[in-house]
Amino acid sequence: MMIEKQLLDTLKQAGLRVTPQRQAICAYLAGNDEHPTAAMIYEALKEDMPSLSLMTVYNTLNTLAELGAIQVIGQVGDDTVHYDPDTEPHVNVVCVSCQKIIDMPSDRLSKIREEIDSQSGFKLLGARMVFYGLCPDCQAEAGQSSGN
Amino acid sequence: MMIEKQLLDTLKQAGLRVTPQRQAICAYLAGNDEHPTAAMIYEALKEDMPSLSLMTVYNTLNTLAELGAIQVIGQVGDDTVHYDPDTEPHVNVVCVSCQKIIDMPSDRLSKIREEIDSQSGFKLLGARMVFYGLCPDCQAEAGQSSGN
DNA sequence: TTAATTAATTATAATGATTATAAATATAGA
DNA sequence: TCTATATTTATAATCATTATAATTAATTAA
Repeated sequence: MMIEKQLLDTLKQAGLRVTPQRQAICAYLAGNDEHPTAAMIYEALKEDMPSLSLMTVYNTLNTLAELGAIQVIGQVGDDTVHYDPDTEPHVNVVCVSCQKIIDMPSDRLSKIREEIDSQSGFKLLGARMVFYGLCPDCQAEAGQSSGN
Repeated sequence: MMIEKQLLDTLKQAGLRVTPQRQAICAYLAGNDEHPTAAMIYEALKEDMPSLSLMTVYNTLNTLAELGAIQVIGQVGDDTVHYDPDTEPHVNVVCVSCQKIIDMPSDRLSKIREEIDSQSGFKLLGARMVFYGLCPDCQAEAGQSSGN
């Protein structure tokens, strides 16, 4: 898994230690496209690593986010922060009903970034582009239950 | 103020009552471009309306957001949700140091929305486009303090 | 206007994600 | 191995937001 190595390298290059916990968390992030929360990661890993603490998951995610190795999507209607291991510019589309998140590429996004970069005076560090809506499944459900 | 009337009309048309509390909150939102949080609105209004409760501010903001009359920006690094009375497609640029938020227009945004709309299968309800970075003031401060 | 109905507001307590703290443990280097 | 430092863990605390139920205000009909 290339991306797992990248995440660990990012930690190493920042002078941080590569612990078994951090390895497990990075491996989970790398092999996963469901935009997990800290709690999801913790639940998934504690089976194989019973001593793991939720605090460590939060710490590692915060560290990786500060280093720019992962993206913070933020809340999507369920009161918890989601993370995205994909740091390439892309759009997240969130279902407001079932909280499913999908990724969509967009070459226009980098253009917008260039615009903002040159016009805002800000030194840009990251971006978050989220669309909200109803996924196909939830549209179907809504249609059924309301008789519409 | 045109936009205040629009907000109140949205409530009316949804069959909701236009109470003094809701009027005050809508007036505050209309005359304000600082992307306030519920707490900010509450603090600002309770001087003139001592009986106002924070719960009412939350309720009203949630209602307006559900009706699509205001935008939810979400957290910007300070653990509280910010709202944006401007529902036209635009980009929010957030300073990760001082939490200042500015608006930037972008005609590319509607294009992206069209792309996502036709390609995702989602029924889109809203969008949130946030860039993170350091505002000019905080860049200057960072430069001074680090001697860089 | 008044009574009746319904919606909105308020006060209070509860929830739950995240963070703070300090002690225990593991890591990297001499 | 020993030492210094970073990390993890367990625990408790914080704080934004929501739930609940009682009070109050707004609307409608008489």
